[in-house]
Amino acid sequence: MENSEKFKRILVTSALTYANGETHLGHIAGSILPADMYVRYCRLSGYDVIYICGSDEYGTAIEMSAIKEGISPKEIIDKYHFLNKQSYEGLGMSFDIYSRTSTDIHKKNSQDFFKVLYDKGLLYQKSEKQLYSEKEKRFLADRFVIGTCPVCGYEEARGDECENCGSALSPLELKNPRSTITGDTPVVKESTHYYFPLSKYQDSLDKWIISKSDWKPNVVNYCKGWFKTGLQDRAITRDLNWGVPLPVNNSEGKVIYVWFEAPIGYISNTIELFQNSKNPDKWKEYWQSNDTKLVHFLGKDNIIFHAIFFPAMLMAHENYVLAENVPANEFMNLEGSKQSKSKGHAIYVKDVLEKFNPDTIRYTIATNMPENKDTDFYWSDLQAKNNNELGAILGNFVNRTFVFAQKYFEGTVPEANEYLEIDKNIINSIKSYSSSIASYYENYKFKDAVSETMNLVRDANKYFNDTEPWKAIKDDKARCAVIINTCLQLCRSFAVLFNPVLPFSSEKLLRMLNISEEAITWKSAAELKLKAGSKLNNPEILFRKIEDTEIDK
RNA sequence: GCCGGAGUAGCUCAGGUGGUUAGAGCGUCGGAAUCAUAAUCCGCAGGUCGGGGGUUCAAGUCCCUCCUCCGGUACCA
Repeated sequence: MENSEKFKRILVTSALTYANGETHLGHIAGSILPADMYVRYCRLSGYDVIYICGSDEYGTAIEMSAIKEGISPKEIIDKYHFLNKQSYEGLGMSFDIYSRTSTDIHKKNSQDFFKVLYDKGLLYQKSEKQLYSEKEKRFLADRFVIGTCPVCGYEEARGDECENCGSALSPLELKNPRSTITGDTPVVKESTHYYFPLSKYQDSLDKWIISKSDWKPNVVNYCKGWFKTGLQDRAITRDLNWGVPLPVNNSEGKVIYVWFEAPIGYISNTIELFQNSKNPDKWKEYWQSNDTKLVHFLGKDNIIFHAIFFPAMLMAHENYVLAENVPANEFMNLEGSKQSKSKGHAIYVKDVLEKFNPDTIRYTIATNMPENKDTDFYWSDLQAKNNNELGAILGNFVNRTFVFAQKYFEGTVPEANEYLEIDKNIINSIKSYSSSIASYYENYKFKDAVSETMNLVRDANKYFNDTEPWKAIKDDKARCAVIINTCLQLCRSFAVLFNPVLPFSSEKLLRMLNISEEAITWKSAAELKLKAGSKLNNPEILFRKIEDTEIDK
């Protein structure tokens, strides 16, 4: 489905990053890089697109991290918000805004959202028994209680499940329950919460998802599994200090459940994006028009929230557009096992940026993106892709072309006066490649998009070999001029077509070609825009070789 | 346990509704070329598609079963 036919504008989100740790390559592969590539492609294609992301900063887990580290939740989120923002910028992620859920705008916006459902009478209150620590004066979330498993007798069973026998548990079933934070014994106490009637929306959600024939099967099947079990109403408040306070009376010590409030953060951040612009209401065009194409990028662990829970919230509110697609990725593991912040088994963006070119990182992830199944990141893979593909195929083509232009044509674009069949063929293939690559981007096939782009460079190298400009320069300089002109035009096309995945190299290439970044569009990738006689800048190495010693961890 | 996903060349991965000799990239090996970051181009080799059973003229693809890995399982996000 082409964007331009049905939609006037595109609204892209990447899953908000939970601000209790450093962002790692798993996040990049799952929800950030595909969105950034998609957005960059859309901008080049002239679509009206904005890209929203940010930090998710409330909830039990952050409060617990704060307790464990002996600092305030605010200190935790400040540390990781800015660190992660910086990491993303270092990797060239082109958010229109990367904000956070601890802003006043978000507080008001999520309270307003809650209030709308509340005023409609959709929410109801229910009282339930929970474990409460009198020592800490707090209710304990299931996973912060351990005790003896009633099924197998394992003494370290968690409140939500027993790791020993796999039984799903409720904390009230545990024998000898104790808090994982202080070790004291909690007591049973009643607490009243607001519930969102998710069960009422099952039919609408079911119809909605079945109508999405172009969604990935993993996402659709996952939702169908939930429907089969039957959706249950969900508590959307928590007894917690760290969160957005309930906007209703008599609710001290209660906050909005983070998974109710976090996706509203996409809306809040959009409001923030436009608040100081000429048209502060512009966010409404994106969120409240049916001709907006809303696309959520995320990892598979988030499907439930973006394909079921958040859409149901939006349906209940009635004023918002629903997602047009939820292209969820699987996970990118690290050398065979899962990346995890808590276990420290992860490649943090900050660390890898200190050593390697951001485009090398983007390319390595993009060419092995977990679109259909979990994939693995290997350091040896990063080295191989940098040296054998980026350096050898792309970098080398650009370099050998520029060296000719420098050496034999005074650093200018030589004239192309008469094309042979072989020249016309490669020029035509730019056209067909740029349209096939576009189609891959339109359909969220990022691995295919990138490998197809590299195939054009392979063809370009073949063209260079077959036309043998090193011979032409000796006996037919005009012929050599045609070849080098064509190769430079190809370089310009690469700057456009690789922009979504290799933005830094694209920029470098444009600088070498002496053209400005604003001047490029996807359509122009297939046009011969370089004028004969125009001056080139000195060539730079696009990808330096990575030595074996650099990847021995 | 239950729901969902995955298991395909040495490595990393593609393979709508079952259909001719199962694909790509990288790696290996052989050749061509020598402009270029020794970088390119061409070619060969390499797979009983996790195990077993079944349906069918025909199964990587559909059904059953088993094994392994991953996500979720509703108060972690």
